[in-house]
Amino acid sequence: MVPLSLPTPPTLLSAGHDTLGPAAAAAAASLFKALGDPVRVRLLTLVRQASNGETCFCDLADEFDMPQSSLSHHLKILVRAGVLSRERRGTWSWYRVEPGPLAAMESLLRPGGPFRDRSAVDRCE
Amino acid sequence: MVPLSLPTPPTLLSAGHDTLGPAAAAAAASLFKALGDPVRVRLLTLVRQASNGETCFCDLADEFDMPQSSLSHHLKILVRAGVLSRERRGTWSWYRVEPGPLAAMESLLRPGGPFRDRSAVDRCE
DNA sequence: CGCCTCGATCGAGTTTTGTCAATCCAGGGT
DNA sequence: ACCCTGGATTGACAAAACTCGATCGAGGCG
Repeated sequence: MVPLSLPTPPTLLSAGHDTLGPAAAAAAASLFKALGDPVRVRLLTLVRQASNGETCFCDLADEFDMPQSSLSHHLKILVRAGVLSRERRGTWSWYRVEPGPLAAMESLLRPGGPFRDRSAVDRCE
Repeated sequence: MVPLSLPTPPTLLSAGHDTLGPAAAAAAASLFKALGDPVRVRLLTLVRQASNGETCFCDLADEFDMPQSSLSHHLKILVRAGVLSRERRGTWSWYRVEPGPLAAMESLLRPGGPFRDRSAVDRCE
């Protein structure tokens, strides 16, 4: 598959070290996928803005013009991915941001290089 | 919708300033969605690792056990999202990483706060 | 010109998502 | 015990995404 002659032989990748294996890539992808929806991006930012670090479902619902079940569904996806955590307190549900997975994604994106902080990625499912 | 009495009245969000609007959220989500697949995450890391900053399609193909058309499809998605750029040179296609969109995502994830660098997000489709 | 290779594109089939209405469950108040 | 409210869960449907074979187009080289 490698073009074996000229005019400009493509450069080999700097051989297989330090590359994300398929497993780690899948873990990272599932994190990114969780943020691959406009509603969920807004949810993340709204929860993060909360003064006490947590936000009630009902407050979030005020921000969206969509049925309550849809919102609950999106929140569930974020919780399952590990981006948010849910705590039921009394009648209400409170959500807060989990810093770990966000940091993992951030380190993946940082130009510096792949995964100085790979552990954070592996940890997240 | 807001619980208007006790026991613990939920806190209002620190009123609508500095929140990602629906439009900006959609732009951000489309970036995250582009990385929401294991193959594409690996593609990003492989291209970034390239010594000259660019990687030939054929070198990438060596890393994946899948039909050429699938790989081409994933690369197209990354290019369309703005994460990679493609340049045809002679017979071969060369890919390189576009730093802008990655930086935009990174700033979204940074705990510091929403979008000190929002311009980078808006710019990307 | 004709052939060959690289790789992009099309088309069909299957699986994953997103959306909403309806139902269900848990507390809390009376 | 009853009802009422917040919200999670279910099911059905539509829309989008992934996968892969097949086709097509552009260079390069004889």
